Amino acid sequence: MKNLLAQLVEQAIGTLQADGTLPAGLDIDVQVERGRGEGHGDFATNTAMRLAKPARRPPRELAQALVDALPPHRYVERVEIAGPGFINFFLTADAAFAVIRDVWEQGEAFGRSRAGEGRRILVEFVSANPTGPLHVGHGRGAAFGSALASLLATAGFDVQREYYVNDAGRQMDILAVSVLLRYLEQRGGAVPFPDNGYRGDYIRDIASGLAERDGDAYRIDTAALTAKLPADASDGGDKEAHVDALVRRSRELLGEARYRAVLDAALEAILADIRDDLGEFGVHFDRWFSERSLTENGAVGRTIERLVEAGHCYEADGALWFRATDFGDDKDRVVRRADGLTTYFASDIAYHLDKFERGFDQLIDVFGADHHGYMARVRASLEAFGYPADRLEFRLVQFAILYRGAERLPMSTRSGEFVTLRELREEVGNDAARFFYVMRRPEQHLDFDLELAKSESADNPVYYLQYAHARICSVLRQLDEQGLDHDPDAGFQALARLTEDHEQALISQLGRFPEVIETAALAHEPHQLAHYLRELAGAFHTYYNAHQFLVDDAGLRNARLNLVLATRQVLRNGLRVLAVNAPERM
RNA sequence: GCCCCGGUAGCUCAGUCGGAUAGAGCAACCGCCUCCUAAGCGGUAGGUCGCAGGUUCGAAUCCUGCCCGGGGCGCCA
Repeated sequence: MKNLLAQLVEQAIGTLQADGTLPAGLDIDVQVERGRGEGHGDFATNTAMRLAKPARRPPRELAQALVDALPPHRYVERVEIAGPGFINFFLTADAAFAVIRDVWEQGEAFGRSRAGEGRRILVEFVSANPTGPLHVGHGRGAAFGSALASLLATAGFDVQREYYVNDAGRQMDILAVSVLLRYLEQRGGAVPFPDNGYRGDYIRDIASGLAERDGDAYRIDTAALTAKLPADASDGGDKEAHVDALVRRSRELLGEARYRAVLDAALEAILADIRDDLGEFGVHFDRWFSERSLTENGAVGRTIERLVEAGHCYEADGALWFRATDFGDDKDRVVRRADGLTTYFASDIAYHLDKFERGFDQLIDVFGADHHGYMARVRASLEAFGYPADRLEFRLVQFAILYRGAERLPMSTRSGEFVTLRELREEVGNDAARFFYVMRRPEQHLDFDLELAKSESADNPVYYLQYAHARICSVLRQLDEQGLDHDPDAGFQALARLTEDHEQALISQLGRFPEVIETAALAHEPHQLAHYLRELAGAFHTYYNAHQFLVDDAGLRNARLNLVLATRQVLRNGLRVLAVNAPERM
């Protein structure tokens, strides 16, 4: 509808240009918005005010000229000029009823848009380090990223969902050693656990799985393992040096093949857990991109060479630095350390280069806000390769702060225990978790109240929405029980019977859905959809309370049921994008 | 010190590209089940849009400075 009105206005502009009222060659995008207040019509445009300056004529005069030149349309009943030069559109009843027909005809496809047609977009999200289970912070990135991806897909983009697996580097070694030590402990060879190791219970589980599968294959001499190690932090030493030495020793004693087997077992177990966790949460990826693969296939090495050849690097203190300051970063960044190992940053450049080389028009990285320091350097590296920085968008997701009523829960304790995504899902359910995560703009801190998410009351927006859907299903069940029937065709004939204000309001909400999908998708803001759905549910609940649907008057009943079923369809379509269930009864 | 995000009703938050009288939900107060699910609905009250300048027909929105809160500034990932 918005687009239709914009087209009419554009035609009017064309007419005025042809007769010389407006100068030729002005390029203005016509903005049509929904009228808010009572007297402002169904839609409004500020075009006349925006044209006033280039046309050098008063806005109200231009508005009148535009109105005079506006081609008539059966959906437009009348047009008014108001305020400083707004043009307000009042639509015919036909226009409203057309929405109900559209929903019925298009069904699940209602709301899909072609706005992104032909554009390939890659959304990278979660990408949590595979060193342990996902926590509630990752959950927000997961819910946001997947909602964004399906929103983009609904708006016609060709979307790829990707999880970057940081399966290389020091943290993997520490993980391997943590598992090895728990394994040795279980096989009777206890060794003091390093302060910097991963202490969670899942490490023990992985260790026992390893023991079950391979028996004593990884038993090594614990005395040799711990002899003359630098002191750990709790012994007054340095925890980093201690754990690094432990890694080297483990590697020597196990040999490369067995060491790798332990590491891979740990990695696979954790990745499998993450995959299951996300799957149950309704989050799926097209590709799990391994960081290690970039090192092993030489991509990282080639990337560094290219940077060097292009003159963007220098050596200092034995390390190789990328001159990121040439491209707006605060500092230059190391890509190859003095010990010869490439940094995480080097892999990340190679990964983003790979993304571009796969031909995506646009990249979106969803990161936790604590990673924001990364944006400048990654952008810098891509600019060094000649890619325009604006094709990569970072979406920073702030942390979720958990509350139980008024009590704030600690994000993580010293022992390394934190509230996991799985615990959250089990406590409040997937639907509430997803909706709460997506309800807020990602750059807002999220106060996540577990009590509220679980409450079956009006306070809880998830139930409010789902209840609207369940109520409609219940009406249909009542229809059967009361022995009444619903004839959709007759309902369409009788749409003119829908004259109540509540009906007009609900229809108007239904009509917004395609606009919301498109706007939210282009802005990369799923929360807009969440807010819209709540408003839609609100319009329905109001209507439900004000009027009876299952009336004896068959014409009115059929028409109302057509409207109510259209509402159910839109609720379903919207909830599906957010991957929240639409229950038939509650 | 530098960088990123936030500051809108008592609380939690929307507010699209600068538009018309700043909006929801909760909490508070007053009402609504003989009726398709009261997990619902109606009403009342509640505001210096952090502060100060600037830009213009018009600013919560854009620019500058400052204040407050959170996060980040490794040859970690």
